[in-house]
Amino acid sequence: MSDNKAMAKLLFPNITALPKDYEEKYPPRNLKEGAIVTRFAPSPTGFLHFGGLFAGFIGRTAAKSTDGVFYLRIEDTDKKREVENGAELIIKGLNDFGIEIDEGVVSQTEEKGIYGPYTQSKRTEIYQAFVKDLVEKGLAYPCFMTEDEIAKIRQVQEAKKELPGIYGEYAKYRSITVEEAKKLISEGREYVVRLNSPGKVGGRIKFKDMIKGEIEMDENILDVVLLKKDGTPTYHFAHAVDDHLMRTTHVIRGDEWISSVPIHLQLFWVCGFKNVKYAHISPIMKEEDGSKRKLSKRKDPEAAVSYYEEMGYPKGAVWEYLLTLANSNYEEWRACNKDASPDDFKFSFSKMSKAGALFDLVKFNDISKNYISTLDAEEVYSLTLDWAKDNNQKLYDLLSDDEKYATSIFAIERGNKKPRKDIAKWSDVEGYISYFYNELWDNNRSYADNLTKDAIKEILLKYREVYTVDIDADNWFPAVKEMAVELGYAGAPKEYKKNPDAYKGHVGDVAGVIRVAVTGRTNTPDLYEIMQVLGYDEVMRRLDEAIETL
RNA sequence: GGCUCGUUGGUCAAGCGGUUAAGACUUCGGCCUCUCACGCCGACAACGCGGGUUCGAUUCCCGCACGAGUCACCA
Repeated sequence: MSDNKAMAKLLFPNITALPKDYEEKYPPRNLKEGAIVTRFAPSPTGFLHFGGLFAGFIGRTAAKSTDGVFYLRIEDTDKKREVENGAELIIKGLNDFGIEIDEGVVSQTEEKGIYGPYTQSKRTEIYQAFVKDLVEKGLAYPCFMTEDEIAKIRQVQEAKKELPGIYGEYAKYRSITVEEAKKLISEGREYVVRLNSPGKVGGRIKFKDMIKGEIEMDENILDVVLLKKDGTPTYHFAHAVDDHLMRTTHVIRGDEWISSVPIHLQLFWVCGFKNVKYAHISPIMKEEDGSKRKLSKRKDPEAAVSYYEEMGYPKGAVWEYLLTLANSNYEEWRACNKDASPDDFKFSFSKMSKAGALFDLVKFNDISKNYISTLDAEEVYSLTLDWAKDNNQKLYDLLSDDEKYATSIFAIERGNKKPRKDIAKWSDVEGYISYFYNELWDNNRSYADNLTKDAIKEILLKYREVYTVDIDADNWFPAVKEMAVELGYAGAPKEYKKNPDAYKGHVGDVAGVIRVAVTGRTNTPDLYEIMQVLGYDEVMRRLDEAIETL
């Protein structure tokens, strides 16, 4: 038995499976040419971050547009940073925004798909089988260095301005013998398994990133850790094994990973895996004090996807925004294809921004308003109701109490060619519709100050006579106009402007008084429609109340 | 500090050797109009700096500056 084989046996006495067994168990996928197999592979360290949502969305979109596969893998190899129900939080975040997975982790206890397990903590034996194989080939070795030793080496390296890390002369245990290893293990010494890096100083590697283009860097010469002392793999090694075995074609991840691509490429090489394609996406930035920085979990409420859920941004609007961030030609496409599904848009990696884009809440609001304006009243009603159920009990009760009434409110000036764009998110709704509900309206009426109380009273009294149960849309405004003229107001603003001294005001002032009396506001959507929704009796009641409280 | 990537109006961005340097958001005018909103029209506003290459550089090359990322038994 060769030394390497003996070492492998010493380190992994219980691992019997061979890499080829796994190769057979997880065969190449049978997909059509060009199909993208990709994944979202978060570490369950807390809530889903907007950047994560973005990455997941890109993955889903890329897979969907090529009839590929999008799966969710949970990278829980670091138990120290893990949050109790981290996986659940991620799954919920994805679900809330309609990002569906084809396979992978679907709940704390369930997975779907035949390339699993999709949770790294359940794959320990697989990683060990591959490491064992590397040890047999002399490409990996146990390293017994303590943290103190490593820290010292680092200090020396820093003093000498050398590349920090374990390599070359610093790789003390690179050629450790089986006997030595056996002895140290029997003494209870802990060890990690490191790669015996075949990299050469001065070597360069090149690769083509789907987003960033050609990138060239130094080859990896570090004996990176493959297996930590507890036997779990490092990110680097797990990435290589998992993405190979799960037959991933494209790795989409944040661009903070670019600098470790040399390690990854080397790992794929020593393991004999076919390379995956990389798409490194730029982080979403936030402006602060005139400078850019990464959107931060701690400082920015909008970094957590739950923020959008709580504020009531519809997921369709979030998709629109994500897509405009992803491919800038999306907006143009959308303008030309108003009714098309976002999935019909041809997504491309190369059109993604190489630099980090600032998250722009103002722009997002605009996109959301546009999106909501395309919804019909029933949709607005049900989406608002869904949101209110968890976030605004009072509104929920009111809306669900009379669906027909609520829907008719949302129907005001909706569905025509130039729909209103008052609502950017469901939390705007209460303010928008408050005067339709006496429970929400404070009965406060503040009139424009260009008319006297008497003039206001005169208008209101007169209007009580003009407004009838059966007056229709075509006759209503002419009637108001006629009444205005009778009371000494100009029938049109232009007339008034030409000769302001001849009138008390114009029809707009008259309508304004009615508007305030009925709604408490100086600005509202179409008054006639509002009164139709409120109903004749309620309008009269409010007029009377307005007169009394003058 | 080493390595890597990036830098077009306030923001997001087209552009890929010759353009009046698109478009969207914001802001500000105007029109429409019973108010508001929508819509329409218009305005403001940009190629980080310095060298090359070229007949000609926003575009290609080299410096510099600035910004970002990374250099763990974290992902």
